[in-house]
Amino acid sequence: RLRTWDSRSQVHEPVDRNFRQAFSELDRLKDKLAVGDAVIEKAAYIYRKALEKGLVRGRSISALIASALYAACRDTETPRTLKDIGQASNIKRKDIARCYRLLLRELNLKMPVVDPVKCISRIASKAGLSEKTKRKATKILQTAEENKISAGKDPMGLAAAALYVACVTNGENKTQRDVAEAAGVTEVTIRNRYKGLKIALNL
Amino acid sequence: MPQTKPIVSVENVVASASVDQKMDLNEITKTFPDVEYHPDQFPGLVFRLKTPKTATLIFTSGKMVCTGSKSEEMARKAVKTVVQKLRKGGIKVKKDATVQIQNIVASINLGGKIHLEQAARTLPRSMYEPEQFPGLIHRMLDPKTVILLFSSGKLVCTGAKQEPDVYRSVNNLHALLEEKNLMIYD
DNA sequence: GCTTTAAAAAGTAAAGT
DNA sequence: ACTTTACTTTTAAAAGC
Repeated sequence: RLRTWDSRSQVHEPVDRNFRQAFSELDRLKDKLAVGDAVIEKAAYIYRKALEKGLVRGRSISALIASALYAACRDTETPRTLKDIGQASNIKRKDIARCYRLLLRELNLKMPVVDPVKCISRIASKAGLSEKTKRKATKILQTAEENKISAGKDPMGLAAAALYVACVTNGENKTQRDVAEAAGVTEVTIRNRYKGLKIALNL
Repeated sequence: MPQTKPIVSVENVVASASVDQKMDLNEITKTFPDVEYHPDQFPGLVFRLKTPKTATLIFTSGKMVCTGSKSEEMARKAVKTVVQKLRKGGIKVKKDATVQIQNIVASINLGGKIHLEQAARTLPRSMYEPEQFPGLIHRMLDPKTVILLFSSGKLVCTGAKQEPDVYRSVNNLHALLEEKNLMIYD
């Protein structure tokens, strides 16, 4: 898979040494975050662009790799949060967010706005929810989504609330705490999003 | 023509100043017991005024930074008041301070909701990351300011060096939002 | 890059009642 | 559950690490 980049490593330049470190780090993160090869290759591509622009000078290479991976997730609409990347890479969320903004500005990257619907599967599998509930939650988000209740809200909080509502309607016994934990948000957030969802859906 | 008239209110003004002489911060600390000065933590001394409610940082170089004012004039007045208090406290200050406005922060209400998602796609130099912050961050080139846009139709404009720039920024953005049909009026 | 100051916007979080 | 406090973002200057 990373053949394209590995072939360049045959030439022993400092840049290639840097690439090797980046690739091994990305491979390690790939397993921890369970993302596909396409995401890793995109992250490697973004990282290479950052190297070419000289964005690594005086900066943490690890933080740049982690943020390149976050950018790749965003670009491919792979639902991974800054928190996820932070835990997998042992780099503070704030540092990854700062590097990510740097990548957006310096490389002129345009990312799609996170779609809460794309977050449903990940939360559902972590919480062990049924396919039926996932489908219901998707419908809920599409209906409410998004006339406007989603603007400014954390996509994971919206998806978690939709899944919780779907559980209740489908009689799947899952607590707010279960869903909140799987989504990485608090129960309070689920309750708050639930209020808006209830109004938007006339529940 | 904008459909509504934005309500603008200046919330904070940051000004730099200088009395062009070295200052003994330890001496100020002795005569003004409620100032904060922790040189190991930060080189500036914090001198707070109750009226206007401001905080002025004083450095050994005689340079200062005044924050918290609600207007350009209030910031200049605050600096004068600080120098006046220092003199009354026995600290020798030969010249009056020269003041420069460095930043003006204002909150604005456009009077209609903003379609943030669409704005994120159509506004240049903007970033919208709801996972990190609920507002869309837009960098305006002229005037050079940064505006935070919220779906409620409220804004925060920062980076302006004079009040007219705040109004110009808001009017530019408001016209742009209407032009691109990103405003939702009741 | 960090440290300190102030302020608004709206969302999220944590702690205490 | 509710309230309070606090942190996220943006901006600018100051002196020094």
